[in-house]
Amino acid sequence: MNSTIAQLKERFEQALVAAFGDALAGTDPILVPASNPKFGDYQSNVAMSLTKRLGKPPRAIAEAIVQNLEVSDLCEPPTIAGPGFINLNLKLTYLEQQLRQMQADARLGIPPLKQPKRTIVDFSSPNIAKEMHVGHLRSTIIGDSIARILEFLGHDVLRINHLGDWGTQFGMLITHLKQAYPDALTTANALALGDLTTFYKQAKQRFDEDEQFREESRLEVVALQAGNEESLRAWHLLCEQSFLAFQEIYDLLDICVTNRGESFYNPLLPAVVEDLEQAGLLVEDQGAKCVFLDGFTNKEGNPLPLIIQKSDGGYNYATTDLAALRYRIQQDHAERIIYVTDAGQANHFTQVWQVARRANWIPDSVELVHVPFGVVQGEDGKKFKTRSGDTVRLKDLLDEAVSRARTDLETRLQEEGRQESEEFKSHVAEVVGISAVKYADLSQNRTSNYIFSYDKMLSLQGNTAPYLLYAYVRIQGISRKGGIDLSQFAIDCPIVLQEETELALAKHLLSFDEVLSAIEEDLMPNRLCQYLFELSQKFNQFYDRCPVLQAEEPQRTSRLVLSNLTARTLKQGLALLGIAVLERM
RNA sequence: GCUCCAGUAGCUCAGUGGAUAGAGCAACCGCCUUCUAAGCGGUCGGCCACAGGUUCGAAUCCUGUCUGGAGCGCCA
Repeated sequence: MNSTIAQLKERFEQALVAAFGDALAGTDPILVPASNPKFGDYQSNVAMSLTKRLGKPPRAIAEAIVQNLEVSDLCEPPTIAGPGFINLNLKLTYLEQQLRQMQADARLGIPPLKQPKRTIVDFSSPNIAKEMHVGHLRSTIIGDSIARILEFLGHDVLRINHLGDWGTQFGMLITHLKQAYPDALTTANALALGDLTTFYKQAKQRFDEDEQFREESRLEVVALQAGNEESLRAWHLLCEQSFLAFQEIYDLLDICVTNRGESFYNPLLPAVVEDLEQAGLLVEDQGAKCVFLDGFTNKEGNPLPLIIQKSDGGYNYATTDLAALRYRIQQDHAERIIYVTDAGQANHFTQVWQVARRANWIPDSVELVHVPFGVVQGEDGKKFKTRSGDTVRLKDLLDEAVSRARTDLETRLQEEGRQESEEFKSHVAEVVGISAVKYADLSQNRTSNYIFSYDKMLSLQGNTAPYLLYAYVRIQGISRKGGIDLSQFAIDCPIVLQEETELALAKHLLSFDEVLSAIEEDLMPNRLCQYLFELSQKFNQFYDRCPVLQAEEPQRTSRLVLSNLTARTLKQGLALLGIAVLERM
């Protein structure tokens, strides 16, 4: 099955050449979904854009295009409207045939990619010895969804968890570990997971207050970097404990990552410095080795340096990022590198990439993308905190969502007089709670800040996870009630589209590929949410107007197929958001 | 001081060059003897922050202003 819009584009390109000659070969036909359903399904705006170039009135251009346009297998005869819009209506027979093919295709008519790209998605990236908190929520959820979508399209994706597992903070952590938990170094599992936040706070407090502790910590950093065995053992211990805590969250969120932290690049840092030196970019300033940046100034208006090596010989995260960037291109052979971090790091990436480009490390074939997102805010519009003003632990946040989903469910069961097993209740509550958190985040344009509200995300009405899950459940209800295996219908099944709502649903189902290719380009998962929400709405409208099980043949089978396609598209689409479906709820 | 991001209905947000700017929530009015009403239909609601500019055409692109957020030399 070929993308309808791609086919139409080809036809328009041919028509443009046929009408106006080879000079117009490769002209974008500006073909887009119609701005309003009353104009049809698709429209081309190319005629207006060519008025100057061709020196003819747009309507005349549109007429010439339409005369040379061969789309009779796909569309009704095109019409020209307004200043020169060319409107297209898909033929019923074409839609019906496309739906039959979609029904027979395991990939719902999304063709496998011709040119998969080696892609790195760098996301989540929590810090060792700190628990994951609300600040990691967006990177983790958005990054996972982007990775899932690119994987589904056929790209070769490496999901990198760029953990904060190295740096000066380990001096105080190791020193504190040695002094406060001496057993931990000799006995397995002596350090409990939940202690990590407290542990970090204690270390930080001592570091801030105790001069001697500070000095010991400084020496510990040196020992760690020098490869001291005991220091490394302590460091490993902290990392292992943290991995376990992270994995608990990743399991709950159903997220898969490859752990490759900053420490991985340690051996590569001196080469970064050497190469920048050789490229003539390094300047020594106040004892630090820097690259002065184009287009960035400090508060005094002087050029801003990017510090590559500190005056004490240590390295910063910019150096690590440079090393990582080079490794990803040279060793991982990445062609597209996607960084999912908060918008506040935009400058940092621009700076690091500028240095990498000036050092000629980035081939033209490699695309670097920062996928920024806004901060999570409470309902008061301020930074999201607990009542006592602490950062919200991700575990607590997710538990709260699940527990609220559970309460809603139990209230509802009681109202309806339903009896369900404990297993059912806990499963539904978990899926609904986690889905709600994910969907609420993903459904917003990630670039703006995001106001976190349990009440809104768990609401049963509106653009929420429960609404979408319910649409899926309704379809499973039809299947159960009718005792029908919806997947049984083959490519030769009858499809008849008569009602308005059937037609609208059918057309929406067939545009799944368009939304996915848009996301492949701009990495905006909220487009997929919008698509799935509209799909659910259109299904509910269809469900409201069109009886399925009681319908006469051939409508009955046709409607069963439409329902099945909706369910499969919902399930696939939600899977790309990292959300599971339920059979009943 | 500089850089980046944002500003669209009462609220939360879609909409990055096309026709009369959309949705959800909230408010109000309807629809359950029929596949789960967690649904569907309707009403109300806009100076797209402001001012210029580019264009056949601007919420969308450019310039400036205002407001909010984030960041800006040895933390990540």
